[in-house]
Amino acid sequence: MAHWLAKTEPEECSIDDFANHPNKPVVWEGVRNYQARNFMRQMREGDKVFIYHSSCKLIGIAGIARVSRTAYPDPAQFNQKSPYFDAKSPRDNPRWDAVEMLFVEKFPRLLSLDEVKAIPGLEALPLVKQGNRLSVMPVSDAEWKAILKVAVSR
DNA sequence: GCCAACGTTGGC
DNA sequence: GCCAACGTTGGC
Repeated sequence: MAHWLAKTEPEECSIDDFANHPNKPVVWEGVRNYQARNFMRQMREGDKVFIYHSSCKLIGIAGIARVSRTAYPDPAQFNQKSPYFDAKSPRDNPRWDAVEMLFVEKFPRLLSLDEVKAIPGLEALPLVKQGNRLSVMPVSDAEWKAILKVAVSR
């Protein structure tokens, strides 16, 4: 079972949106970056995903979700009213994918980016590198364990 | 709101 | 295929 980290903007999709409706899948759409999309396509049902809040006041990892539906064409790319509309995406060969995820847990406290950066063994994780813009990234088993250990023991 | 880092676009 | 211009991301 692979592990991932997904960036979300909490104003749009926060850990509470998962937690408030634990049985309702959250459609994770709007990823418009090829490298991130390719990682999305590797996600399998049941894979666990760190939910990371970015571009907001409290930046960091807020909790965990799991993949409930693997990649399928992101409907938003064809919706002219959506901010994620992409006029150049061919109908017969859609560029962008969405996945669906379900709530797993919310951390007792958000694990801030500073706290994440202080965890040893994450040097290879794109998240902690300067200028990183990747919105979906794989997390190795060792990285996952190291982060989780700190997240639940505070 | 600023701005450095980055990905994408498009002319050549 | 190069690379400058441009738009976006995301921490601060």
